[in-house]
Amino acid sequence: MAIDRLDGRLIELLAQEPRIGVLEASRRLGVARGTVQARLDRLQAQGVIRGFGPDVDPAALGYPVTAFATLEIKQGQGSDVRTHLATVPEVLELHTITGHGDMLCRLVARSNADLQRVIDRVVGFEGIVRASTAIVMENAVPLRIIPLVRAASDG
Amino acid sequence: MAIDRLDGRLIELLAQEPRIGVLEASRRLGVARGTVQARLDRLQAQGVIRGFGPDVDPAALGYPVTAFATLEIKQGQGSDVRTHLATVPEVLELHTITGHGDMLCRLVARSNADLQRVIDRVVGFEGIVRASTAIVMENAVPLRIIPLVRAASDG
DNA sequence: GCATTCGCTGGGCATAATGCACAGCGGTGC
DNA sequence: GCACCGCTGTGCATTATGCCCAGCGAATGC
Repeated sequence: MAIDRLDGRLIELLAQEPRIGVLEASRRLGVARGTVQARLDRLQAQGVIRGFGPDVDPAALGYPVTAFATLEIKQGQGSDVRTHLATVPEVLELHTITGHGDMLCRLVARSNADLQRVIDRVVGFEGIVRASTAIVMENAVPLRIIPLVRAASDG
Repeated sequence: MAIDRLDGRLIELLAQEPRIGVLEASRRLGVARGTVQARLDRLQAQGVIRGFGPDVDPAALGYPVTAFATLEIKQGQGSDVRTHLATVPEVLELHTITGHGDMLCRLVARSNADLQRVIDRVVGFEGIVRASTAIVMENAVPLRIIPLVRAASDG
């Protein structure tokens, strides 16, 4: 179930040098190629590693503004609201959270002015009662996973 | 600056089949290999594609609970708080947001009970005045980027 | 105590992809 | 008209991949 130190080191290595091959990784880790191959297969089969999708920066796409919006949903409208928000490209993720029918979503926009357009589109839906938005000024800690991997593998 | 449709299709393809090679990608897209090579280089040089890091699932690591915490920071303590939170592995990301010295962070924990331990560690720091936590019940829309890529590339 | 299972090793092999170079060619801008 | 730029299509040496195998040590089960 859990991962061991070799798994942890492998994930770290892949995070640092994503374009590395299995052969090169085995050299760096000091184990046989087949071992790395097997570990990788297992990690993916277990779902620990979901994939190696390209990490796209919204800012470089022209969406430098990030915001988090807390939405209050009318009873029984959750499913409709989810469907609605899934159609908005600027909604990067959406969570149902504790609280009275609350949701939290991450938004991006081309500018602060453009954010208004995005929010209008998000809340322009009958199921949404109220919305409060917080604009991100600085991303002090970018999304990371390595420290957690270390903690989980005693690495 | 912006990306065109070929860029968009390339990013989509890479997102769908991350282990694909440059050669196979060129076959799928119906362009020459050198073109894919050049586009990839450019996208990475521009920062549109930050990398291809492994997408690790915290739940599979034994951290199935996600929460968002809003922190109110004492004036002038922002820097110290950032440093403090960066040392907590369960803090996956941290943003400075609008509001009176507020921050928003994403946390994971091994269980709801374990979340208490994490929160105690997070707020056990003098610079933090108040914290309010929302537990994620359902991840209705997992972090995604493709719809935005499509919007940015008119794809 | 003993046999089995499992993971890691280290090697070989055919196939496939990579990095790099080159010349041709159709647009765009001046 | 001309230079520039991006895309094409090709070739080549090098390297990695996927797959196979036998051996070996440690942990597991009987």
